[in-house]
Amino acid sequence: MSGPRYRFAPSPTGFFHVGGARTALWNWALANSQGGTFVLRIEDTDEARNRPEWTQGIIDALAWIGIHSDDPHFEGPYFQSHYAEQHVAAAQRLFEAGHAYYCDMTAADIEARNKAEGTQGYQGWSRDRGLGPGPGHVLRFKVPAGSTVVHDLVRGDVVFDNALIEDFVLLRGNGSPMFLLANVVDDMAMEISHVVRAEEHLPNTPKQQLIWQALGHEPPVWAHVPVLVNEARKKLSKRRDKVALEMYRDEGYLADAMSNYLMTLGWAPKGGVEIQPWQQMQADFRLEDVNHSSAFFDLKKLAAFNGEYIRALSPEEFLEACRPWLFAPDAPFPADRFDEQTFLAMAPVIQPRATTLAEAPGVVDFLFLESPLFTDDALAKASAAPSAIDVLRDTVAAFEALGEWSAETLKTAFEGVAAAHELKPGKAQTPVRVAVTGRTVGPPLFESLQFLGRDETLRRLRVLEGLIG
RNA sequence: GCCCCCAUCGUCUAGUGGCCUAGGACACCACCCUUUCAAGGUGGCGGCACGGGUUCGAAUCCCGUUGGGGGUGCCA
Repeated sequence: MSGPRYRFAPSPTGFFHVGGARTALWNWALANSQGGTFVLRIEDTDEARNRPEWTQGIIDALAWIGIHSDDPHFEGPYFQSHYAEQHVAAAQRLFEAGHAYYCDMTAADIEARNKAEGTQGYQGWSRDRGLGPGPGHVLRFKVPAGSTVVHDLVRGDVVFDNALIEDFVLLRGNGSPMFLLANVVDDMAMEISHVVRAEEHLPNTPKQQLIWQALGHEPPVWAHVPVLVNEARKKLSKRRDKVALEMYRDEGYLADAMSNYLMTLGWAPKGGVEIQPWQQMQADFRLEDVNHSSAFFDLKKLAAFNGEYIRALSPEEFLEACRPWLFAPDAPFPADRFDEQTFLAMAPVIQPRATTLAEAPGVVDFLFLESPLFTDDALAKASAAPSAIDVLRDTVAAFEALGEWSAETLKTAFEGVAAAHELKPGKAQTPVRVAVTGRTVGPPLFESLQFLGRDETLRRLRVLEGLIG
């Protein structure tokens, strides 16, 4: 695969973040629409915080939203930790070429010196001391005078005064490479042409660009996209906010809904229609059109997208999508009482009532339960009307007399009962609905009764009759 | 503190000097449809942060103010 090379370089320090997912999606769209490559690099060099299981989590999460490692546009995963030798070698070259120098000052030394001189940060104190490598010696980059201009596809040119960039650390006192260096060396080795990442990296960029140049290479095309924020407009954090992609997957959000929603955070498809097939968004996405300000990750809007996607499913697709919740240990009914044909037939009335797949089984639980689960509230409402007991009794009689047992005949029969009590069917329905479903709200009543069957319907009606009579 | 980024309805956005009386979506409200609840339909509420310029004309360009955010590690 020739063409531009994009990359996504997460560090496996926890569950996969929705913000990372959006960045990955944008990189993926770009690589695909331009006949380029999406390189996945796991930046696992922070030993204290990395755990191998998180890496698989990232790969699985990417696959869930459509970024599959077996796609020809996908390359990797590479592991940064495997390239430590190259990082150190690059540092060595930088040192030999005079772009870096060793320093033996500890954090405490630096603090003391700053205090004494009334300064802040690291002031290049060891630049001319001619120190060599040694235990506890860090290698620092010698930031040149002048200024650094970062050409950014979403933000335009950003100018940094080099005098304000301190001589940052390339190699730790124990000889291990730092992120800034490793990241650049890897991008160089993997021939990355475009670095599209979150805005929090923008302050790092002049430093990285300086490393690229000192190593004799042209820097890549940069693009810093806005961060995702919470209701307090703070950057989404793993601690505070619900950001794990897998959590949304487990709650029954559809991958397509999630990726569609994520795409529209900070960018909008042409034509004013937000819900778009992936192929279309992929073709339309341009970094130049990305918004400059941070975007709020809105659960309500995500839910709305999800509802739309659920409603667009065929009954068969819906059933397949619901399976994990239908047969989960905490499903609302025992697996052996579940009936696929009934669920399939009811799907069109379940879909508009479920915001997430996880909610779907609960919409029709009464069909697969031995007896409905009454809530106190429903019971109270069922018996609230003085006519409730009579309606129940008359309904039993009317249903018993029915020849054909169908939604249509049930409806007609019940309308007769309601009319006899001078009630609107909707009003009269409450005790019947509660008797059969345990709740006051739910899917259309007569369709439900059709599937519940004559015997069970009548049994439930009589049970409630006894309960409130 | 210092550096950088940003600023259109509550939220996500359209808008690249006249087509803007600022459009759409989510949320909210009302009505319609209706066997409950949803879904759907119709309508409504609601915004260019502020102050200066530039221009015949500014949401759009410039400057400042204010407000938000990000970064300031021998984390990534």
